[in-house]
Formats: sequence, structure tokens, C-alpha cells
Amino acid sequence: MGTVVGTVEDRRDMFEGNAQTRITPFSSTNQIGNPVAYKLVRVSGDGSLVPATDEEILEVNDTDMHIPSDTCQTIGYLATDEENVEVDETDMHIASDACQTIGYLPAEGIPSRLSQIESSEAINSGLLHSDNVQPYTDQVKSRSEYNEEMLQKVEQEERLENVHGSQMPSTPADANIQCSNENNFFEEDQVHHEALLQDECKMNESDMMERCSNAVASPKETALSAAAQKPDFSRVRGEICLDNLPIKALQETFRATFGRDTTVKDKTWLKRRIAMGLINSCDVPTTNLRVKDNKLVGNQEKSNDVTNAIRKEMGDDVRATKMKDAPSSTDHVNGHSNGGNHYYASEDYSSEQRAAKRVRKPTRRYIEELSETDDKQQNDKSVIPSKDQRLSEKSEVRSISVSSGKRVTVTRMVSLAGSEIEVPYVSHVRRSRPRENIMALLGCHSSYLEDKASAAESNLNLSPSQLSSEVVNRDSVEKSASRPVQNEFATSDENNVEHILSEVDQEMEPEHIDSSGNSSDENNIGVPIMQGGALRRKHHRAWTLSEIAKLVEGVSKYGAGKWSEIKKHLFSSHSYRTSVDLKDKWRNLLKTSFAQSPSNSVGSLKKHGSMHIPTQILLRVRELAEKQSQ
DNA sequence: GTTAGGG
DNA sequence: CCCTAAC
Repeated sequence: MGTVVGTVEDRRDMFEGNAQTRITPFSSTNQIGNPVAYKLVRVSGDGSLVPATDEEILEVNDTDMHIPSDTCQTIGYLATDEENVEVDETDMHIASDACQTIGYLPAEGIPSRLSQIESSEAINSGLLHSDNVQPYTDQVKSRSEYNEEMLQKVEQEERLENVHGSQMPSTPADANIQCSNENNFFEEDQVHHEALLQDECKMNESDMMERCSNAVASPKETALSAAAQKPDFSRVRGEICLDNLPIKALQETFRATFGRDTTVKDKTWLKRRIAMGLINSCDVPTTNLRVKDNKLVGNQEKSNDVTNAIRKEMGDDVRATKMKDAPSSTDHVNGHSNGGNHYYASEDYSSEQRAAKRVRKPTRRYIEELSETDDKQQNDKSVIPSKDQRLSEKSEVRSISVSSGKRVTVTRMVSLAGSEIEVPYVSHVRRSRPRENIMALLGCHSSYLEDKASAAESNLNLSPSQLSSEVVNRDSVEKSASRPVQNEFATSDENNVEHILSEVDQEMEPEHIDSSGNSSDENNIGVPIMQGGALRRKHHRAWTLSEIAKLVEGVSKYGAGKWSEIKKHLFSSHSYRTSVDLKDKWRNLLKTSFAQSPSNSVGSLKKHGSMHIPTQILLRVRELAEKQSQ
């Protein structure tokens, strides 16, 4: 029979001398229909592979034996010898055969590191389970369920695909499954597990990076050499081959992969499905679904920057897909819930709506961040994926930073060269610039000041990159720090402040009545405490009913958008309400009024803590909004 | 300087 | 509320 590919010599520390049995795939060139068979071996204490005894084999045979072949079909991956060598040469403690077991797509260009990470999942998912109790049944079943689940997802998506004829949001990633397996594996010592993982990651970081770059550099070569050796599988080689196939061939490949026909004619969809099948995961990036100029474009749309492109292909897209998919598989139901609608970038809906809006280019801060991290990437391989490149994709792209290793309690998944690892979480302090002189906002009431600047967003959680950017901005910090210190009103003096103001403006009077109850005294709640006066936030003032009424009145009189007019005429007394404030408040009013009334006019299902706005006003808001829109 | 919109 | 591109 074939040869056993790979060994597990370095896994001793994990197995602690436990003897276990596992299924090892091996390549076979003479079984065309069933290319990868599995040989049952036992991993003895010293890591060597011992052929399974007859009893063990029988035990396996008692279980669903169709699974391995299914798996083979689904996975359809055969590593070339070079790849095996490559994997074996690492100190990643990952058995290369596990790598094959989970399967991966060389042509897709997923760096070997990804497969390594997944390999560890494969190990945890049972193939190399350290638990000796029922080593096969559970594992094989979990495999079975896994595959089944994925097939179900595929089918479901296919249905949707057929209905809509466009790319659907992919189903939630399988992260849960993998994670749970991981948890099982280390359930006695979860913390240790995490620490261990991180240690491993750190230890091997440079090594892996090197290897990754190698793999990245020539994904095609890998694929080609693989194809050359195993021409039988050219069909399931991944994107590069799939790209050139006509739809019909893709459908055939789909059938070969999933064992059934499909009527879907969408090439992209087919490719992705096939890829999903090949890596036995739904985490297939929608690499060829890049949104550009409100249209879906193919992956021919590549960035000139090769590194960039690769990074996006490998990391960001994988992650973005996950992030986008994970939170709600019901996005396609809502149609335009967050992050969902870019799939519906159907010309009629999105572009029209978008055309009406101002087009925004990426913010300067974003650009700075990006360039900064691009530089960083050369050094510490961290990546801050771009949000704006995925235009309408609102999915929260997790950013990256290499931790200094202090906090291990909170972690998040980050992408490193396409793989996903957990690193300690560092909060993103984005404020890079202190506020301008606050007096500029206070207009004529120069005596009025907002309360003391206090230390809030301290530097405690800054990541290295953030720290550096912080240093860059020191000069501007100094600018506001040097601002003359003025009298400060204590929080309890809020009403006094308003008295002062009301002396200036008699319009303050009615305001004062209803504001005293629900806002003034609580206004200081949630005011961030900032450091050294450098970073200060405008005093939070809850909008009072009379203010809201004025705003509504102003909108009805001058129209929404004439904020400065409204401010001038109706808010002259409230110096602290800038035109931007009015605009923001109006926006919020619109939101609440539309969110609330259609379903149940009386309902007033408000968020806990937000002020109760009379439905009367909300109705008026809606009325005005509808009038404005016409 | 204002406004729009994302955060 | 903040930030900032667009106006």
C-alpha cells in the first residue's frame, strides 16, 4: 500500500506518552476513485507510528466507515513530497498528515501556516486526540457531523443562490465547531492552553513567517508541481484551476466534490463552494468578490502592490468573511442590516441610494493607519486590515497588533499572514488629536466652560504602534495643554452655569424648568476623564424636551440641513449646541421616530436609559422627515 | 465656516 | 459627541 506521510515526532509533549490510535492518510496512486486512504496507526509514546492491531481496525470498522472515503472526496488534497518535507521541517509540532487530513488548497495560496493552524485543530478535533476513551467513534462521528453540517450549509446556500441568482452571504464560519473541539481537548487547562498557543506562536513566529513568505511567494508553483505529480486531481486543485474552467466543468467539479449535481450557474459561487469543500470549511474567502465602485468585480481586480494583494487575499478576506458571516446568518433576510447589503449591491437599491449620498473617501486617519501598518508589517508582521477597501462592508475588521505580552486575559483573533491566532487584546485608542480650543465652540458666552479635563483614555492600553503615533502627536497635545487654565465649574454647579446663561438670555427660562429634572444634574455621568487636559471631551448634555421641540420647530421652519439657521434663530441661547449637535440630534430623532412608531405607535420600546420622547414629537419628526424627503 | 456621514 | 471629507 501507500506510504505513511509525515510523522508526529514532535507531538510528544502534547500526548504525554499516552498511546493512542489514529487514522493516518496516505497517498495512493493506484486508487483513482478513492485517492486518499487511511491507514490506522497507533502513536506510541515515543512518537513512532505503530500499525494498528486487528482489534483496533475492527473497532474502526464498526463505525461509519464511509466517512473516510467521504472525507477523502471532500478534502481531495494530496500534498506533494516537497510540501511534506516543508512541513516536517518546521518546528511547529504539527504533523503533516494532520495537515492533509484537514486538507488545504495550495492553489488558493493559503500559506502553510494556515494549514498548520488548522492542523492543530485537526489534532484537537479528534484525529490525534489524547483522550483514550473511545478514540475512534467519537472522532469519526465528529468528522461525520462536521462534513454533514457543511454539506447542509452548502445546500442551503445553494438554494438561496438559486433563488436570488447572486452571491449570498456565506453561512457562519465553522469556528464554533473547531473551537469547541479545541476546548474539549484542553478543557482541563484552558488557560494553559492559551498560553501555550501563544508561546508557540511567538516561538515560531520568525520561522513561520519565513515559511509563509515562501509559500506565498509561489503558491502557483506548489499547485503546479502537485498537479504534475498527481494529475488526477487537477480538477480539485483550487482557484487557479477553477478559474479557467467553464461553468459546466465547475459544476462537474462540484459534483465530484459534494457527490451531487448542482444547477447553480454562478461561477464564483461554484468556485467558492468547491473550495469550501476542499478545505472542509466554510471559511473560504470570497477572494474574487471584491467590491469596487459599488460593483462586484472579479479577482482580476488586483492591487498593484503585491504584498498588499496577498495580504488581503490571505488574511483580511478570510477574516472579513468570518466576521461578516459570524454574527448573523440572517443578514440575507434583513437585506440591509449591517454588513449584509453589500451582497445586495444590486444596482437598483444600493447605487441609487448611494448616489444620493456624499461619497466619502477613506479618512485621513485611516490612510495614516494603513500606511503606518504597512510599514509595520515589514517588521513585526502585524496587519491592520482596511475597512474602507471593502466599502460597504460594515463588518468589524479586527485589527492586529503584536502584543507586548503583558495581558493574556483578553484575547482576540488576529490574522497573521493569513492564519488566525489569538493575541492579547489591546484596546484601540484612536484619538490622535486633542480637541481644538474649546472656547471656539462656546461662542459669546466666554465665561462658560466645560468641566475639568480629566484623565480618561489613558495610555495604559496603548499598543506599540499606538504609542508611537501618540508621540507623533505630542506637539498638538502641548498646544491645548498650554491653553490658559480657566475657571472651572464643579459638576454640582451645573445649575449655576445655567443661571449665568439665563441671565444672558431669557430664553433660558423655560429650558431651565424642564432641564433641571432630567438632565442637568446627570449631565456629568459618563464624561470621560482625560489626562492632563490634553484629551477632553465636550461636556455631555442630554437633550431636553424643550430643546428637542425647538429643534423640531426649527426644522419645520427652516428645513433639515439648515442647522446654522436653526441654531441662530432657536438655539442662540444654548451656546453649547452647535449646528453639528443639532444635526446629530435630528439624526437620532429620525432614527428613534422611525424605529419606534411603525410597529406600535404606543409601544415606545425604548432603550433603557434613553430619555422618553413623547410620541407626539416623534410623530412630528417623522412627518417632517417625510416632508423633507419629498 | 457648514453640512453630511461614519464612528 | 467626535472627526473629517465635501461643500
